[in-house]
Amino acid sequence: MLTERQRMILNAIIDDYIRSAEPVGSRSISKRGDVGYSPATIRNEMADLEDLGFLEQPHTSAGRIPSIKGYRYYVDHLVRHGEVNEQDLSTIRTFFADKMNQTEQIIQHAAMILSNLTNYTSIVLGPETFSNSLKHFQLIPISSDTAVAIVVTNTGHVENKTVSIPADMSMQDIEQAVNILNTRLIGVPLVRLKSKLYSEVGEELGRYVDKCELLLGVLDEALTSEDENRMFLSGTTNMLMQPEFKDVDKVKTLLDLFDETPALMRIFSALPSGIGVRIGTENAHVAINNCSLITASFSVEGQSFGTIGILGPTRMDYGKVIGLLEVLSSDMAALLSGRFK
Amino acid sequence: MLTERQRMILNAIIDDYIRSAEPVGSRSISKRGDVGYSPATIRNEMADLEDLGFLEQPHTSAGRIPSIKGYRYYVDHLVRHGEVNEQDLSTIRTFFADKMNQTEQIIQHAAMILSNLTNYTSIVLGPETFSNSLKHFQLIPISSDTAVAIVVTNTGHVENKTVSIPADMSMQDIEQAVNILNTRLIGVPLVRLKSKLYSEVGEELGRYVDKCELLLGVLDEALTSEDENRMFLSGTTNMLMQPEFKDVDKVKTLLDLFDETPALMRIFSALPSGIGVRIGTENAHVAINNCSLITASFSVEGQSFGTIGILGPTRMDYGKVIGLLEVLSSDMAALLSGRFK
DNA sequence: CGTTAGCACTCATTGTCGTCGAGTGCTAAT
DNA sequence: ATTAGCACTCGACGACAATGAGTGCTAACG
Repeated sequence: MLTERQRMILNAIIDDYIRSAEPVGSRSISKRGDVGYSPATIRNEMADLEDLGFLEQPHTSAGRIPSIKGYRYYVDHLVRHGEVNEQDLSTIRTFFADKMNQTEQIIQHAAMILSNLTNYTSIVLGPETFSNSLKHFQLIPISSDTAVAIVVTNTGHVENKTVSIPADMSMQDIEQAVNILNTRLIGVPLVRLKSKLYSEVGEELGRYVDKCELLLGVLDEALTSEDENRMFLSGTTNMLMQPEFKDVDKVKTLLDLFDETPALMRIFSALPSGIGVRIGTENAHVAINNCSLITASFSVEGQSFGTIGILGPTRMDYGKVIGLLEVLSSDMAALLSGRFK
Repeated sequence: MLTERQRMILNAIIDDYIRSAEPVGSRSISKRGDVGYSPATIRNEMADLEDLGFLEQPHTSAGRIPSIKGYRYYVDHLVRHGEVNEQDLSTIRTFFADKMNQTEQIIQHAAMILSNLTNYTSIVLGPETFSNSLKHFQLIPISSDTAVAIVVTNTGHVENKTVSIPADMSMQDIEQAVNILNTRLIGVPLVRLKSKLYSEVGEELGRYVDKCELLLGVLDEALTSEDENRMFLSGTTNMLMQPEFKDVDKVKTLLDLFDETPALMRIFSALPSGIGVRIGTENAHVAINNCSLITASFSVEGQSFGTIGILGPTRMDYGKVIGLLEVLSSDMAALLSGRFK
């Protein structure tokens, strides 16, 4: 579809624009060592590329900037990805050399590393806990009418919730109920817990019906509130250093999005496995229509272990980011898959 | 020190400036119904007030704006505080009508209410847990070499941490150690836990010395990591709507501060009990030298239950904020003191 | 004597205008 | 096919005048 020369010029323009954030003129392309043509020739090609929709002109007599389509072509066919800076690599390696035993800690640190290395905003989504199973369930009385319910999964994740205890429920009742639940439910995947609780364990708890409801609610809560804690952001203020966010209003809509975990979760659902690149308006959410989102979902033997992503301006360094995500996601997969057995 | 008329004019100027965010001229003050003087008279008084240091002039031929000293006088002597909007009050009441049994949930919601009602940034610091005592300690094995340690306090707060178990430690050893710890340490204030662990329980755990170290570390961690979770921010992006934050750089330094819990904790330490107002450069941290911080620390019978604060531009609505904080802090104190028995 | 009308003065803001220069598109020469 | 040359476009920038909000000062007033 494009001639070799057009591809070369498109590549040069986008590279330049990524570095300078300013419209690229024919002269500056011509002056680069790697393109041996005069400005006039470049101009002709640039006009063609604009006709084809790969470039845009902010106004006559300005240089060209890449269009969404241009970025898309660049990402799909031109960018050299997979080359990671030696120094960045060693930063990542030393990070993974630290052994951490808190899953959340790992995720959080990974997010930090990413945002530091890229100067963009990183979003890391940890493993879905409904692939986990119940390891331990406990109810610890705090006062006469409240107790703390604690749910531990096989991956070491702990969820807790304070609940009120009905006045007509005795200590022995509770103890017995918890015992029953533990013996019957340990090892059950969280996702199947609810149905199992109703169908099989229900009748055994026959005479504790109200209790059953209570405990069910607790377990349910542990599952749902879980989503919130799976996601970590880092470098949210890095965006402010990008010239495209000089405008405070744009900043606000973006930062407001960052505070809305559910909206972010929605953006992160329906992503391809492996590396995925969403450029500008390809993104579902309006707040990031002038951003690009690059994600890497990693899974082992079909089981998803999470997603790491970088959000930056459309004018972001795709090559570098994709390379980093590839390295980091495979390392994360290795680390987490070991941990999740 | 100031004549009645000067006080009146100072008050009018600050009120105007708080509303408009623009330098206030003599004419606009004169036109207000409550000041019956001509612009010329006002001008004379304004010049005096400037000489006294209560007002500043951005440049000749501009109106006046309050100085730090002016705000200070306004807060100390002029502002009518304690008057809370009827509608705001009902919002707060309905909020406290909801019964929530998670302390963190209460704190978080209170922060949200505050930022919504004021359009500033709210910071809420929950009760210090070192006034709590140990309720339950447990070690749940997850795999052959890891376990989850769980600490529950008498207030229902749960802290958990995943730890590695030395290979040479048997299941029975662990169980026994946990048993000993539980029987000896329940009810002990967290702050005294460490010393007690060493002095009294240490020899009883004589033959499990290495274990002792491990468990100590866990409890220690639970105490220290605690600080991080006591603080909640809300409405961090509200600042962006203030005209004084049109500049992206200022926004960045402020938002970066918000991400640094320890720095915030330092700002929140050394605050007066009751209502405290820190105006502009009275604040220790440079990032908020053009902000005012109003805080309300609430305690019951000498025991501190936390602090709620509002951070806004120096040009903030002191009267409204102080009123809201008074209401909310007393409500919070009542709610939490009940909960903490 | 306190208050105020009047007036000259200051200075940020706004709009206009010409210059500058980076960049383009087109044409003709190579 | 490539490129030198050239006229053209248009945003950025600085100079400049007009505007107007606001001041300080002086003199008149009740």
